[in-house]
Amino acid sequence: MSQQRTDSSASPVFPDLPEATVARLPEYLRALHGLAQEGHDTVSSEGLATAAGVNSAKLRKDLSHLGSYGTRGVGYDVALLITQIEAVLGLTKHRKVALVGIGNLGHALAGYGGFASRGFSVAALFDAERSQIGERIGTLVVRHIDELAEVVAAEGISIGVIATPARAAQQVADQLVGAGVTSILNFAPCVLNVPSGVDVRKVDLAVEMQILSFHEHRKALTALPVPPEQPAGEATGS
Amino acid sequence: MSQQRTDSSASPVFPDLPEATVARLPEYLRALHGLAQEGHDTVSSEGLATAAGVNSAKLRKDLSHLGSYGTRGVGYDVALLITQIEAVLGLTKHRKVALVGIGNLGHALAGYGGFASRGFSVAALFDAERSQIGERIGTLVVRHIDELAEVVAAEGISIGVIATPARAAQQVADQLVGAGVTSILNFAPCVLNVPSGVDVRKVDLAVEMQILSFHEHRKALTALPVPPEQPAGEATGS
DNA sequence: CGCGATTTGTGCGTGCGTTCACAAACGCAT
DNA sequence: ATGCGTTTGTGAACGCACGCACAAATCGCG
Repeated sequence: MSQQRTDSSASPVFPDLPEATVARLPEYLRALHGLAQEGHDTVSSEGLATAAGVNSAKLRKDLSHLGSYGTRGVGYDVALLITQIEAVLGLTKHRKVALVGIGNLGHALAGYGGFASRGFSVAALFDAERSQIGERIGTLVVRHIDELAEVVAAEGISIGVIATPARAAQQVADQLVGAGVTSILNFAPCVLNVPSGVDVRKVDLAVEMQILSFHEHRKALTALPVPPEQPAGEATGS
Repeated sequence: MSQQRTDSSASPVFPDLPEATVARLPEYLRALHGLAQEGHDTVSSEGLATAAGVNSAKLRKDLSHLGSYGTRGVGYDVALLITQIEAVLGLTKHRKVALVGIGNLGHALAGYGGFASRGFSVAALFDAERSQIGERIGTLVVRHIDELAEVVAAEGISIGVIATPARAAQQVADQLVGAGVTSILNFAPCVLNVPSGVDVRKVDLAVEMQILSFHEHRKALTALPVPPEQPAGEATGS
């Protein structure tokens, strides 16, 4: 029947798309790319859910928010679904990223292939330390943070990545916002204060480690109850 | 005053601590350390909540799950609260970490100071590529992945960090689990299959970028149509 | 000693997210 | 064309989490 895309040129806007769903779409997209590479033309919700590591009902509800792009009795068209999710996530537009803080982590991020492969490109590198400035990483040269506003405007950069020490992060965030950046990915372990309209996502490795630590701790202390049926691995070498 | 643990001074066990609360405790801890360094002896829920970037009621409810360590009319004792949270998170025990995959990201993680400062120590580095093996990073030498089980047992390592390409991640996870590791932090963009009893947390930079991309996309599209009534959008950080 | 100011701890309403379960829709074989 | 097995899309129930608002508790001061 008419399950064709009604109008792909009209940009889909989903103001009420649940945040939890948005957070899973990239995972679905990754799973779909994997399935496409394996030659699958279609995939069932069960199959895709397994590949993405989620419940199939949840996946169907997530996808239903984007519209009805599945075929009952068959499944989802892999290529079509990829197109749709990429459209919803705004990945059709190539986005440029400014990376601030060229230390240990910054170097790694500058060379990280996961950006380019998903439609992002690191367009500029910045640091405040004179020792770093001028260094060449890949095709880019590290510039001084004071040039940020100028470069952001010239390159049309909309996303900033902060990989500085915590003490410098807030000032960098202010400079990014002042330069017109409206999305920030923050690797510094601190809370950023930004005006409304600017989105901040935080990645803190120490936090992740501490959450794992809690579960390790809990597992070590609850070693008394009998496990259901799955004899788990060795419980923490004392 | 719901249910106080009788062994409050001993090792606290909180099997029913909400996962959302656990995820915030490290953030509170970081904020508390900052306050302690500024010389604060006590802090109100409002003050701590601001420093941690959360709602004060939420913070109070989170802390109430750990017991009553606040004083009405005064606030929380900073040093005491640090001790309590560290005890709950199991940070009193020094935990050793094995880092697998010494590429771009692996190098950065190996030199990341955020581990040691929070009671974790990278105790061993592994890679499968012969070109990496033997390289010296800090005080450690990169070893071949085949030595993993032996080193994990000898060093008493309980946490594994995977920074390999996606295609190698599952096999590395299997090897880690086989060696007795019960917690894994996965930077590879893929779903890991592990037996129950093993905790996996995933950090995917590409996913974070795509979530930001969605919000950029949405902001760009909702700017064009006539603002219906509420142009004020909450800065849904996090 | 008592009172007011302050702040915690929490009961409660609300909204979001997840899961179950099933009707509707589809392809295919007969 | 019809019926059957398969799969989607979704209504409904459930549980968790969040935030408000307030009583209880504590301190400081007159």
